[in-house]
Amino acid sequence: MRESDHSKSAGGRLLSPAGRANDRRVADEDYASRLREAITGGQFLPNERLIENDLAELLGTNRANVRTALARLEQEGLVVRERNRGAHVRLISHEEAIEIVEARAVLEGLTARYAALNATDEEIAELRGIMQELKGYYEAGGLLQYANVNVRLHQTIVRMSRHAMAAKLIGMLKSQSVSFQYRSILAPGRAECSLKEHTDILEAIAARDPERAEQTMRAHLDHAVEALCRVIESGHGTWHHRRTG
Amino acid sequence: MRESDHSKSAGGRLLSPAGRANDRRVADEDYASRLREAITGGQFLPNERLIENDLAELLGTNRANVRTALARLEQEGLVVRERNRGAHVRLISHEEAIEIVEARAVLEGLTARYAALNATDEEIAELRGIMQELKGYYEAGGLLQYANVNVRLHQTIVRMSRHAMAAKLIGMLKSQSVSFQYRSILAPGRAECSLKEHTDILEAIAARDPERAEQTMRAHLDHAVEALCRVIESGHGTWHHRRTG
DNA sequence: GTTGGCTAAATTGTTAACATAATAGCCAAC
DNA sequence: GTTGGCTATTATGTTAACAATTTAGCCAAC
Repeated sequence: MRESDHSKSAGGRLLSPAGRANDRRVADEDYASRLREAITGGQFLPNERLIENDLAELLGTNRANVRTALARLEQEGLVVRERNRGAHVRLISHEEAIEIVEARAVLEGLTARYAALNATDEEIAELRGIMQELKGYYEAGGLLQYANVNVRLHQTIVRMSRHAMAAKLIGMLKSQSVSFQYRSILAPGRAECSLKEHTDILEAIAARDPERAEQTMRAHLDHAVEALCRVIESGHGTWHHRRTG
Repeated sequence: MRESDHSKSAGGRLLSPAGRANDRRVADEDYASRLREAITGGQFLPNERLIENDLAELLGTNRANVRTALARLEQEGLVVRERNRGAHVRLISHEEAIEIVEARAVLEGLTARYAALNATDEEIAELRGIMQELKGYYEAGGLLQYANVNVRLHQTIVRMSRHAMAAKLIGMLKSQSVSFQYRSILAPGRAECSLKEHTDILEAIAARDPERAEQTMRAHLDHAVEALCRVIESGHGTWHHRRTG
């Protein structure tokens, strides 16, 4: 018998059933995406078993496609599979969470550099707009919205860099989203610090100064690493090592 | 009819048929590895079509496993798949090659930093040994062996860092091996410069100076980027845009 | 009460067959 | 000689069935 039934509790259908009809991409890429979002979005709990039949029904497809999707997600490190024992959601350890943010630090430093080199005036204006939003939520004390806009800001800079490889690698890290398990932005004083750092980054990019853009971005994420470490030490990591199947 | 028959010309069986019997990992990971090595090793030409049936026979398995293996490799960016049109080996563009080395630069900078922090005395001795080898091949003019030892040196530093995430990301980049398509080490003067830079890196790590280790590693790979750019501009990229299926 | 093995259920692994789409070859018309 | 459409072939997409393995439940023996 199954150890838990959360996949059922996730309910009904998962995201859009198909949408795109005649896309050139293969279908299982789409299935993988939907599964990825379901997992990172918290539809499945860490360590929860992923039964191929259930997933096939949930995604509205067959086991073969689920299988290839799971292979992709295992490649990404989002799920683990063992021979004859199936797949389960991977639990991100504390050490790994730190490493993820560290890797983000250097990669996003690279994108900040290229954003400073490649950004158009319109894009910089867009960035300023997002920055204003961020400031607004900070002053209003809406930390959860702050976190969301924060993500969008970083994504925008990555897009502005036009560095496909860095974008891809960062995307893989994002999928193993740490911010879902650890809410380090909630740490006292972190938001204020974060806001100032973002201002510095924006200024460097607007000034088309690649060197400073990279440095400020790295500094920002290095501080994020430190904040994460404090959260971990204080033991506030969300459901970590609590439910170990 | 098939457009080319190189998969047959690759001949017989591909690497070890199985080897490990009761491994905990799922089998298709192994198939993916063997395919990966075959592609990066040059068994298949860039842009060559990969027919599922042929691969299944070649790997000694069924189409389902080949399919999941291909999904993995597509995830890695080593092959491309289009709906109803199958998979083919991905050709690495000039821009992408540069981006790969740039990403390596920042990620290996990170590993150099942690290598300086975490390396044992034995490992530093090992590094010195590799360095001696490198010097030997340089003085003897064996540039191909130099390139091989060069790879080993970098791998060793990555291992010494104990940074699993950086290692994983770098591994993905390595699989899209640029050095196979472009032999930038053959560029005039590059080897000499490379040798000195490696010495700097080693000294920084041996001195347990993380800051300098990162800087020297980045400088080294930034120079590698420049060398690659020169090779590309001079049009010496190996079989690039020559045979486009 | 715990340990041991045995049986049944559940889940994954593998294979084959069929359906569908793309490609190549061919023939006729201009 | 070239273009256009038709047909046969090839390769992929999908599904189902069966085999092998693990897991859970159960009963008896100590």
